[in-house]
Amino acid sequence: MSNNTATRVDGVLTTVQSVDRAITVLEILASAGEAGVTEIAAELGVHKSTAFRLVAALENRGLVEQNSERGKYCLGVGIIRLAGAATARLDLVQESRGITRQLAAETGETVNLAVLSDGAALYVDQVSGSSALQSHNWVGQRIPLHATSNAKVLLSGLPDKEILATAGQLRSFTPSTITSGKRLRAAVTKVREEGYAVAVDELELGLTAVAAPIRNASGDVRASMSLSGPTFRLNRGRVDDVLPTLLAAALQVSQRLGWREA
Amino acid sequence: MSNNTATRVDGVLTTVQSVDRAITVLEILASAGEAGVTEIAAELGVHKSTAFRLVAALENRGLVEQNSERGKYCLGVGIIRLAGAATARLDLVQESRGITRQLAAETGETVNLAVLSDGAALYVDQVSGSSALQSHNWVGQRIPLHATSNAKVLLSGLPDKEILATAGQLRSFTPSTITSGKRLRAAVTKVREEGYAVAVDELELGLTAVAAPIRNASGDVRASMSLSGPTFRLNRGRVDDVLPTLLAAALQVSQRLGWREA
DNA sequence: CTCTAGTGTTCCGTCATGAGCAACAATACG
DNA sequence: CGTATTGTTGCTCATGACGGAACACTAGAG
Repeated sequence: MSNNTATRVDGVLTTVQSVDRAITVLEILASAGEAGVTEIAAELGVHKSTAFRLVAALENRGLVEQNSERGKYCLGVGIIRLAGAATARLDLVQESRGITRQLAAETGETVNLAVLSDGAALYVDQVSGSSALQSHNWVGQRIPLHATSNAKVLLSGLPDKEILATAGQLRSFTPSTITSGKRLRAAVTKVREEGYAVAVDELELGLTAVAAPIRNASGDVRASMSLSGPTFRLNRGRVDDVLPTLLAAALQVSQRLGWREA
Repeated sequence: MSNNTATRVDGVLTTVQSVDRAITVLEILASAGEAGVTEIAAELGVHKSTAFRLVAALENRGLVEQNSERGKYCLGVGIIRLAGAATARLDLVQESRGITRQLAAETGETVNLAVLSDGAALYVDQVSGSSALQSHNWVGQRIPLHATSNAKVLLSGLPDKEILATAGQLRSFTPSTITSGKRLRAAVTKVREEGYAVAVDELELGLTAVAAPIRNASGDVRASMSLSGPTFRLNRGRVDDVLPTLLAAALQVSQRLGWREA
């Protein structure tokens, strides 16, 4: 994160220094929540004044905000505005909204949509179930690629050799988390055969999820749709109950994206 | 949008040219959906190659994506990632999630949270009601400041002289839309007195919404919480029914932000 | 098929522009 | 009250971003 020699090293990296730094500023703020000019400058490895000018440029356009006159900086609402446009553009979210809503209504559980992004599962949409439990909002979050049903589905779309590399470090969250490469591969193979994935207590104790792939016209796995809820309610039998509904919904979205069942 | 002489004109505008241009690129993509290098260059008033380098810099960091090798560009998922962090940061969204969810569950209608941003109401969060109707997602959208209940609430926090300037042009959406400055002022005054706002068929025929202010510790209107649904269901009587619940919820959020009822 | 008119992409020399310095203002702390 | 932090702002120099022009590639027309 410090030495950005990237000017035009090979030909694959054509970048603009200040823009690149500005984006780094945004990412620093995203992960830190808030930061001061000096702190940002240190992280960037540049002079205070340089960092200040970058932040000021971002602030003029509403991408960052200053907590108080002469205070720390944090991400601004301008980002949300852009994100609104970005999700609207993702025909994925657009096309699936109605279907996911209906699925959530029918089952009463929370429905999530995730895509592969930079070695993690990025949650792009969520419709909450009617049950008042489980109110966490996942949208915009990035979850490691081995501990959820969505992750396994997304991995199932990759060629075998890329699976382990993409999943990265198999950190353990609960006793049930998959931590060996061998078991992860086996799980992914199972997903390919059965067409869905289940994860019980793997990311969080008491949290169960089922996921199914969403494919585009060329058959690639573009996203994963999951249904999640507390383990005591979403037990073995209940999972079998809702599975057909979930599969049907995912298939429906796939078809809207041009996928024709093989 | 063309002549950006803004280098350091007065002292209030300290900006970095390339960063500023890069942000403009993002905004162009946000409003156009997708655009090619040539188109972007034209809009920016710079050379093709300059525009290309900017886009490439953004692409390297995932803020924009290229539709296909050698194709048009559109906003990327990186934006969504940042936005996730931004909303998490907005203590507003954080603090209110649980309360908005409960409100949605109790009433069965859709709950929205909007803030004032750059002369428009920016919707920052939404929890859908259980009723399967009305599936539009407003998050990230910017709505004119005169045609919704949220808008009136947000305006009610401004000094009188700024109201008309901030609201801008009073475009008509339906026969019920407020189009005269005088009527808008009257509506805002009414909101101040009653502590809530109602809008029936003003933005869209058949859409009714009620909104209440959320205040911070110093008593400023920081956001507006609304409850919306189809007019036939959310009729006069029903509005009166849910109003106390809405007011209580908004008050609860205000209190979490440090507001002590006067 | 060629020819033209569009794309997006790359290379390079030049000069505007953004970087670093250092001084400044405004806090917080001892 | 001094000292040690912040965030902020002119100033100057060279760095790095700019525009020009040539390239690669696709699509369509003739």
